[in-house]
Formats: sequence, structure tokens, C-alpha cells
Amino acid sequence: MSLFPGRIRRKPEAPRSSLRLEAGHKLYHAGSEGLAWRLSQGVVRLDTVLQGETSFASLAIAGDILGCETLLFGAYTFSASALTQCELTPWPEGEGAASGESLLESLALAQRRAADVVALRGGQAADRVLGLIRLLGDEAGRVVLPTRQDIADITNLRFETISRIIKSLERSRILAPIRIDGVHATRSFSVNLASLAG
Amino acid sequence: MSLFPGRIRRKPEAPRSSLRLEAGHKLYHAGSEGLAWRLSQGVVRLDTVLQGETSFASLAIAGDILGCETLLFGAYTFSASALTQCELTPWPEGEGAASGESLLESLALAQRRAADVVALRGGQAADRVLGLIRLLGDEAGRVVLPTRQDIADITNLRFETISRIIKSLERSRILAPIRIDGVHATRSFSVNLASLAG
DNA sequence: CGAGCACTTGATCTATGTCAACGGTAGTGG
DNA sequence: CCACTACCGTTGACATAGATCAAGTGCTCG
Repeated sequence: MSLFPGRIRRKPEAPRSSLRLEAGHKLYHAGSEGLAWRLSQGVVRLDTVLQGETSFASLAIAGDILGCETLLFGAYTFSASALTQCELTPWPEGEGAASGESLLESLALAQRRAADVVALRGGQAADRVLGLIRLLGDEAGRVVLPTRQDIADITNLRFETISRIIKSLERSRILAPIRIDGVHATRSFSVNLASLAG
Repeated sequence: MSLFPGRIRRKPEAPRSSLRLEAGHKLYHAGSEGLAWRLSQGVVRLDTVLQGETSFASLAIAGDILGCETLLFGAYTFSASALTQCELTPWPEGEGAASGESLLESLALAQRRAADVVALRGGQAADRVLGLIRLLGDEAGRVVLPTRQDIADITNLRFETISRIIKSLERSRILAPIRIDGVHATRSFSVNLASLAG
């Protein structure tokens, strides 16, 4: 019934001009120019760059807006890199989409996300890691975690500590590694949701 | 030259309907209804309330917007209380003031502030306290700090640790307590800006 | 005058950091 | 194919920054 059947987007999940980014890859560097993005899938890490030193600044997960400051200043404030496989769409998406209500929602979301990230840097080490797992897991109880080092940067712990904690979560059956082709994955887990109640 | 000289606001610094809040006082509680605010002076602490437990979530300083989620959901997500004497104005302030550009600015500011707060929870204890002092101090090198306990909540340290750090900053002349009527103030300091270079 | 709060300081403990060694996997180049 | 390097992750032994516990000061308020 479409007037232009041939022009309908090919894949409903991946609208025209969306971007896919592999884990570990950079989306943009602080100071450079580019678009603003909405993150539709995955996890992105934002870093401040100060005197050449790069340090963890914030986390973006599905729904969050990235690099909106570029629309104001023409340059990114932070560097962004994918912690898991990501999908992004240029933002603002529609013509009138970026005004009023929608921007306000984004502002409220940004403030909520900020609180989430702050919470990941306080309390017992194991609880921080669990907090991150809760934040990144889906409803079905699956998580793809970032590397131990990235988790360490986010939670302000050391990667050795993260390694010990994750191993102990495995031993206590809170996390179960997912095997792919019989290969022991170190970052994909199914989560025992009951023991994760927050 | 004004057409309506009698209607010009009385005090340029305190526009009509602005609110003053003393240190330690609550601005609003999570879950309740109210206005959104722009913080024009002072420091406000935001807390998440989870199962009766209240824990530090974020910090707002001059320029930041507070409680904007109330415009969307009709209820505050966090609780807000003044850490120092504050001045607030209802937001959005003007008729067209809350659209487009201005909202985008607020979003970018919120993301920057989030990174600031995250940075206050990583690194050496003394550096976190210095980071907070840098964030709260004015250009003239004056700071009014929150209580030791509030600083501790912000930096994820203990108040005894904060007490020791501040005392040691005093001893090394980085902070100088300001005496009021000869009374030794414990929260007002002048800062040796040179040793604070960040 | 007593109660409550904010702050200081000392003594001791411990969660986490640090250092070190090692294993697995992927990529690269001969 | 192997050798080599570069990551990433695991685990053990030990060190320490900061937490915890405890006691005491001074101020304010009723």
C-alpha cells in the first residue's frame, strides 16, 4: 500500500544512516568535530582528556545522547569509545524531534544516568560490579560486559579486583559464562536475576 | 529610558519569585511535586531514596537545573538539599526561554557536571577534596565548603578522613580559615590558588 | 545546664591496591 | 607451519590508604 514500496528502509532495526561500532573502537575524540548521536544499542564510555591523560568520565547506554555539545561548540568535550557492540543514529533524528518535550526528556535521562554512574563508584567493590551488571543486563538476564580494565575504570577499582569479583560471582552461580562454539566466553554471561534484586 | 520605570525589578541580583535557601535545608523530597529550578547561587546535593535509604546521587552548582523531571512526570526523582546558602529561580524562567538552544545548553552542562562529580570519586583522597574545592571556589579564591559529612558523601570517603585532609591542607597553607568576628570558621576558607592549579 | 551536632585526633584493622608470574587467544610475518 | 608479540584474564603474596572505633573539644539551642 506504500506509494514508494522500493524506498522503504531495508532493515527495520537499522534505519538509514545508522552506525555500527565494534567493541573497543573509538566513536570520536575530544576536541574533534562531528555529529551528535543517539545510542540505540550497546554501551559507550566517555573520557575526559586532560594534559594527554585520558580518564573515565561517564557512561552512555541505550537511549542516551552523545556529543550534543558539538552542536553548540563545534567540538566534542569528551572522547567516546564503544565498550560493547553499538548501534548509533545521528541526532537530532527528525525535523521537529529535538525541541521541547524530547529535549527535556533527554535532560532528565542524563541526570538519572549521572546518578547511576556515581552509584557505581561507591560502596563495596562487589556491589559496584553487581550494579554495573544490573545496568547493562537485559530483561532476559543476559549481559555482555566490557573488559575487566574498562569495568575497573568505571567502578574505580583495579582490574585484578574485578577479575576476582567476577570469578567469585561465577563460583556462587550469580553469573554463568555463555559458551559460544564450545569456547569459554569471558564477557558474555547469563545472570541469575533473583540474586541480583536491587 | 525605560517605558515602565516603575516595573523594573527591584534588585537585579534577586529577581521576583526567586528563592533563598539556608545551608542544610531541604529544597524538595523525591516523589513529591513541585517546580523545576535553576540554581543561581550555592551548592545543592541530590540524593536517591531507595528503600528509605538516602544516598548521594549528584551535585548541582550555580547554573544547573534542578528537578526538571517534575515537568515530565509530575514528581521529583531525587531529593535536593542545600549544602551552602543558595539562591534559586523557577525554571523555565521566560516564555520562550526553555526551547531549543537553551535546553541544549542545559543538557551539555548536565553531562559536563556529571563528569565533574564522577571525577570527585576517583583518585587519591586528598585530590578528591581538592577537586571539590576547585569546583566550589570562586575566582577570588574563596570557598564555603559543605560539612565534613557532606564532603565525605560526595567524595565517597569518611568524615574523619575529610577532617584529616582539610586540617592538613590548612597546615600546608593551601587553605586558610576565615575568621568571622574572631570566631574560627570551619567551612569558610581562602584558597591558595597557585597550589590548586588543575 | 544538658543534649545534640560538627569537628578533631589517636590507635588499630581490613578491603583493596600493588607486584609478580603465568595461561590462553589472535594476529602477524617469516 | 612456527615464532613472536600483544592483549586479556587469572591467581598468589604482600603492602597500605583509608575505614573503623573510640575519646574528647567546643558551639548552639532550648
